[in-house]
Amino acid sequence: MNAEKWLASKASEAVDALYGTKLDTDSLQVSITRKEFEGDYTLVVFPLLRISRQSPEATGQAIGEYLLEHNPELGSFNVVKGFLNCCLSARYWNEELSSIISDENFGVQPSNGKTIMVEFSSPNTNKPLHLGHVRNNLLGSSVSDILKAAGNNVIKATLVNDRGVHICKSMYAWQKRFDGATPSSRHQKGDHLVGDCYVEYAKMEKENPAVLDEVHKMLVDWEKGDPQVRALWKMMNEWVFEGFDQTYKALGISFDKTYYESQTYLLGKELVKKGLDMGVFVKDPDGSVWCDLTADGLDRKILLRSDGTSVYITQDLGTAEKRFEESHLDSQVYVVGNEQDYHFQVLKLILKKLGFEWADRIYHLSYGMVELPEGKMKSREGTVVDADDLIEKMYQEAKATSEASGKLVDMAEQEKDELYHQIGLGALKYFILKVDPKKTMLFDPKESIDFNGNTGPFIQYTHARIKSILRKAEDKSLELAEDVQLSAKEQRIVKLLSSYPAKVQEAAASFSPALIANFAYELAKEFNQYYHDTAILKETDSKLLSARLVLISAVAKVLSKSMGLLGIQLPDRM
RNA sequence: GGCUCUGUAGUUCAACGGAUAGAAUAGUGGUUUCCUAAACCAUAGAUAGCAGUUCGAUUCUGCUCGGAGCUACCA
Repeated sequence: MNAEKWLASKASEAVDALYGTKLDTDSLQVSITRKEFEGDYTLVVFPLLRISRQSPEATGQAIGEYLLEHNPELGSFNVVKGFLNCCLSARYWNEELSSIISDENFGVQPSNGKTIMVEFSSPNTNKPLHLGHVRNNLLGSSVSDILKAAGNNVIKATLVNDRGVHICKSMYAWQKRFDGATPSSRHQKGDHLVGDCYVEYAKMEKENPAVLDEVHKMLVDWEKGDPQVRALWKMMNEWVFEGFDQTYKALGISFDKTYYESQTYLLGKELVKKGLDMGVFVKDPDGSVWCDLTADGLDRKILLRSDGTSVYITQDLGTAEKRFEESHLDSQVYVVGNEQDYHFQVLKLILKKLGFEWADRIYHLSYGMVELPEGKMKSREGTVVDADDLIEKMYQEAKATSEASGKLVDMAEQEKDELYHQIGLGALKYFILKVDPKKTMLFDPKESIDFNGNTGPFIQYTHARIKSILRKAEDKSLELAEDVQLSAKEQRIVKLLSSYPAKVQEAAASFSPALIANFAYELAKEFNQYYHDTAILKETDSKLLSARLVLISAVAKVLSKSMGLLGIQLPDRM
């Protein structure tokens, strides 16, 4: 139980004893005391005035006195207007710190037995990944890790959009204008080559719109299983997959399951029959099948074209059913941009109409677009920020900054290289994940991502500083004496550390890595102030020195765990 | 037109209905015989507008004005 809940339950006892009213613990508001006031946790007493029938000050005073008398963990309290600020005892914080340092799985909840599938990334195979995909990938990967830390069994899944008219366009252009070019002949990543084909196709269609007919013919041949078309399709997709794999590897992202649309696009047709039998779908005279959602404030949605072929949502319905059944899912999270909000609204509603009780346990993690100063990224206008370029640029930036500082002259080349990658990627990941997922965010390519202030490298640097101290104190003891007196600042840091598990839960409940990012930043900032004001290694009192070493190693541990949930590694030196 | 999301310092981001709306960056002024200055300290600067609910509203409701997305027998 965290301290806020504990205090709320004690306050509830106090209210019962003083005023004879039993209150639900959750109805009492307890929060961390604001910096400018004295105290650790604050009970808001305004909502209790109706029960106490006294002034805010008198109510706070009465509850405070009761709490102090009955709970040895409490050291003191004060009342400011309607706020009861409670200070926990020095011993309480010592115990808190010692439990943090001894718990290897601090912040990780025991298994809750639930299985959640998180689908993310889900790229098209006709062009390389760009900044928008990067946000999707980082969110999906981080949310998966956060859900895991919150006790869930998580399956990371991706659905590769490997068939359809878009890939045929690239295939067509390659046949006509690329003269047998391959990734190795062009010294180019496969996804970039196929992306170039797609761009070339756009030009071809502009010159002669009739080429679209050829492409459609190609798609029909593909569906028929024409060996030549299939072979070309397979070859070019392989190129793309190889390219994607490199990008995923560079980003540190992996999947437990990969689905291919070419294997799932026919799913869902049986569901259409089922829906017709159940009477939730209707067949129009021309043979097309629809679901009427007008009574729910939405439109009519087509599920089967008049020629009997299925549309996108049809396979989504089938895929959802298959996954819930095969993997025994408790819920499924789709990490998909907010432009598809309507699609998911429709999807859930139709599944519900089909009688699937798990339809409510589908969650669309709808995230905002990444915009450039001039607006949305548009591939046609060449304003997309390529993922590989961006990663490389961040690496170079990290390298330049590190070299300018001259702190790493004795480090082996390979080690340096890895470090630059860690820092560059840390900056990029933090930059994206610190923003609330549902908000549109802005990326200005002209201003490179910063390494100062509220950034990934700032937190990495903080960690490296701690590790540096700990290296110098290798021979010192790391015992925490029971009676050691931590300073107010030190207690403050312990308080922050102890709020980490609740923060993980909160982040899992709201699918928001941003909460973890903000937490890590706050912790790093607190530590840096402490570091600046306190000469840790100069301390002559050995008990105090040990306690400080314990404290800073706890900070390093929690920084590393929290940033780990964002997929960011913290170096020991930088 | 309809539906959905969104509007906080010059800029990029915070703030379960709670105390004097926090940071970062850009600006100004400082800190290095001291454990890493990718740091620290000081200073200045914002809730689009109007009502309502509440002891209390950036947060909830309504309207106005901005911005974005969706509204395919595309995926």
